[in-house]
Amino acid sequence: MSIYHTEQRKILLDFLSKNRDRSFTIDEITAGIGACGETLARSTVYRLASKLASEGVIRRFVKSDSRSASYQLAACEHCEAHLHLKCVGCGKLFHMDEAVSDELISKIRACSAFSVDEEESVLYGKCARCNAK
Amino acid sequence: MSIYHTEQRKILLDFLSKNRDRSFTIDEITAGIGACGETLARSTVYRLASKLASEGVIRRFVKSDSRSASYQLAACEHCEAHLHLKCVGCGKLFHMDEAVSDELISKIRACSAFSVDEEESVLYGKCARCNAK
DNA sequence: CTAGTTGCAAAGAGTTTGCATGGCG
DNA sequence: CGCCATGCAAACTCTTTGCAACTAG
Repeated sequence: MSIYHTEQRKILLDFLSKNRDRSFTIDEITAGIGACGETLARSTVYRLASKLASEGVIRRFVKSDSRSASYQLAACEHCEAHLHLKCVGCGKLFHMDEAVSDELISKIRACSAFSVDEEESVLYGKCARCNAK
Repeated sequence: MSIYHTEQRKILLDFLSKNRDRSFTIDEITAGIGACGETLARSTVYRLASKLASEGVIRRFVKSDSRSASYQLAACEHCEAHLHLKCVGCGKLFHMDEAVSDELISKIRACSAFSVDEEESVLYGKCARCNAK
């Protein structure tokens, strides 16, 4: 299963790169790309998104109150090694400091005998900017 | 929007009470109730589940790799005041100690200027028993 | 040339809703 | 009795898939 560098893949990655701190549903991606003058079939977006997600290039989110998934560029190299904070106000994803993240996870392991999967877990809440409003 | 104590509501709550440490999809609930000799229409289960969830009686989960939601009795009184740990092995939900939970959240607020919503956030990972396997 | 990708339309899974009927308070 | 709940089937939304044409390597 090698990686094909098609025009469509490039268009999708370009789009996500322009807003790397936000996540988009499939519809938002399709519409956003359309607004830029390009066109991708919805099914292509679905297929590219799941492929890119399994390659680790992008990340998949499902809000607990929504039915549709949303996708976002996996912004940094060590994302599998720290927890993430997602703001329900502005939608931005924040990367927790790796040392702090490790400390929290050790604490949980010690207190609750539970080993947290950093890659699977996302904490929801509000960022400083959205809290100020 | 008052609460009607119907037979169906009772059947559903009875079923979830029998396995209060696990979560069930709508299909699992329907099948499980069927196996007990009772019958609930699928649409009734959907309607009851969202109603009970908005009442705070049960809790709704969506695994990031699944399309269907699952539901579980909100087991304790102070669930909105501490974080939860969900084991991806056995599916059980663990309640973090309230003091520890508060400590973690304070730490995150201090380090990242981010206020975590305890009700929205669930950490995924493995419990002690599943880790031992 | 071959294996993987695209677009379209159709199929599938999960969920919601309209409506007539029935039950709770 | 009035309001809400139930069951059924149909509608809806999100996602996946089959297929023929096409493209990257």
